[in-house]
Amino acid sequence: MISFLGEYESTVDAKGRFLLPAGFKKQLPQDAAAQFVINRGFEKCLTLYPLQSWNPIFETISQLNDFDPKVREFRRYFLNGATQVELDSAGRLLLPKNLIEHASLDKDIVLVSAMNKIEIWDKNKYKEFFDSFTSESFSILANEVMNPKLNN
Amino acid sequence: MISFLGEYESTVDAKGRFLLPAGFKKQLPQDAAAQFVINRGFEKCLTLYPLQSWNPIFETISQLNDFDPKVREFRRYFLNGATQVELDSAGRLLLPKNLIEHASLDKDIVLVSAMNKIEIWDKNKYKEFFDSFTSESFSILANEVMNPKLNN
DNA sequence: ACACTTTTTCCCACTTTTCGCCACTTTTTG
DNA sequence: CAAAAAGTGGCGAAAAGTGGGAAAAAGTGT
Repeated sequence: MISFLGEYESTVDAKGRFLLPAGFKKQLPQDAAAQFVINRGFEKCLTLYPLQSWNPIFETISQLNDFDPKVREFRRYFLNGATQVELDSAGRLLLPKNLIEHASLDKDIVLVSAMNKIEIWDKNKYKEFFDSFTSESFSILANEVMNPKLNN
Repeated sequence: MISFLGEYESTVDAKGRFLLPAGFKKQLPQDAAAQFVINRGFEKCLTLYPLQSWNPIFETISQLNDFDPKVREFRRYFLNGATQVELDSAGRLLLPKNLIEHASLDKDIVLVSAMNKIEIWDKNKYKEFFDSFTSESFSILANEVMNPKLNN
């Protein structure tokens, strides 16, 4: 299982391309084809899955019963916008327009590791998110998440 | 088994034709004849099946017991409106009028992957569907769908 | 049954966009 | 400081997308 670490900046050019930072590229298994799936994130960001991370998720979803309306709704929402992308000869990825819009990406973006995938944020949005966090609120959150026994 | 990924926009022209977006066309097996079956969706949308996806479904339905009135009813609903369509030389599909009506398609449409088939939505309807989702309601839905054991 | 109108289907030709590639600049590293 | 790698920009061929006209088919009325 791949897992990423780190946070890198990049810029989107006029055509909607950005360079996958060398830091992440090094973390990809070298046998990995340069193939990814990019999707809307749950928050106002995008999620970039190397194909190896995406496949098992897709596999699970594909086995659900299509005649269940909730399944259809779930799939529609979850798969919406998911797009396969590929590194170009210069190591860049092309962002689909609708996804750029979803995440309100401008020129500067931040790529953040999220376990087996990478989140893509507009630089300012990401900064706002961070600034809104004090070390106390972080500490409380950490305790809630890491110490589930307290949650009852 | 074919499976699609992505979400693309297209427009229906005055004659009821729309261009199958290049993104989807690339995902079709190249040996696939340019043949499709288009049908009413369960929701207010249309469903576009490449012939390979349609055939097994049709096969299943044809094996249901014809003496069961519910089967007859289901078939009537499900099969009526199913129409075979073919790409024209410019890569467009012609939408039957009754289906355009069913999905209230106007000029702008959105084509969305739904595993082995493609859903066709009126752009505004699709947006409404989306906007009606909050990240919480999605979390609940996801939990219901992905964790069937909880549903008893 | 035939002439005429309307609709459908097919195909051609043009415009716009995309994206693969190349070439250049900047940064890193040994 | 040189060489390699990282990062940026942009051209131009090829594909995508659009519109419309003509042929064929279907429909209608006398």
